Amino acid sequence: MEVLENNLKERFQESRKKMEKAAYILKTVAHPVRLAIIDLLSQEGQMGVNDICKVLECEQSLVSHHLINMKLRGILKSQKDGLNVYYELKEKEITKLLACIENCDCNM
Amino acid sequence: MEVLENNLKERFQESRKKMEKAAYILKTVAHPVRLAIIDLLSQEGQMGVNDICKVLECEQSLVSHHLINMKLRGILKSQKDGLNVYYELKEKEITKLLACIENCDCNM
DNA sequence: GCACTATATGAAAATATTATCATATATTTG
DNA sequence: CAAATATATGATAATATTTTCATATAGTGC
Repeated sequence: MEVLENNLKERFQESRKKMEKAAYILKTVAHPVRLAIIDLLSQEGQMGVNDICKVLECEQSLVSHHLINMKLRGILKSQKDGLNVYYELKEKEITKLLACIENCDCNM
Repeated sequence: MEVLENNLKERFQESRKKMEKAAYILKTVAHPVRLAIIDLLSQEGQMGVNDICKVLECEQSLVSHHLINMKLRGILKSQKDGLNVYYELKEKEITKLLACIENCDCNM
């Protein structure tokens, strides 16, 4: 019991950093608007800020904040063309999270 | 352009609920302590509250709050035995999220 | 250079989440 | 039944996230 526990404790210490990073990534994604953006970009490939705003019926400033936030955290990248800024997924793995969650039916 | 956009808008309206639910599940999971609990339970199968506290070096009350929260949201289930309450994963799919994230290397 | 458009920024307000503490409840043991 | 142990609960405090608003910046066309 004691031994087992110490074993577990050790293992937990090792994975602590990993958990923190994972939580950070998950948090970056865990928001309806940000998920919608990810979904949108995974389908459309690339979109300008204004178009995203229109589709999501969401204020420009708010969308901008979310986009920049996700870019900062390495999930999106952007490309400027004249007045427009086009965003796209940088980390395509992230769409798997969505697929993952579709298979999960928590009772909510 | 207009047509495409209306199309997208419609599709977005349909997926809105889905995104909200997904965000809700992700939020439930997106916390270092809760991830650690999930990881722990996925390895150990079942654990009492106190043992979880010891391994995670975390206050009983805090762990309890997290456990109850996750149970409420359908990710865990529990079983009482005398003084002890044993928690285990209810939604095993959720561990796939962890695997999913391991493959994702956002620049953070 | 001026008006116009698209996007970004920053501060403040609104809201949500997390942690802490004190205490309640329930079970077991003597 | 009293003491001890395990867990839950609820209020509050601490902290973090999200939204809003006003405004800045930067590029385009005249």
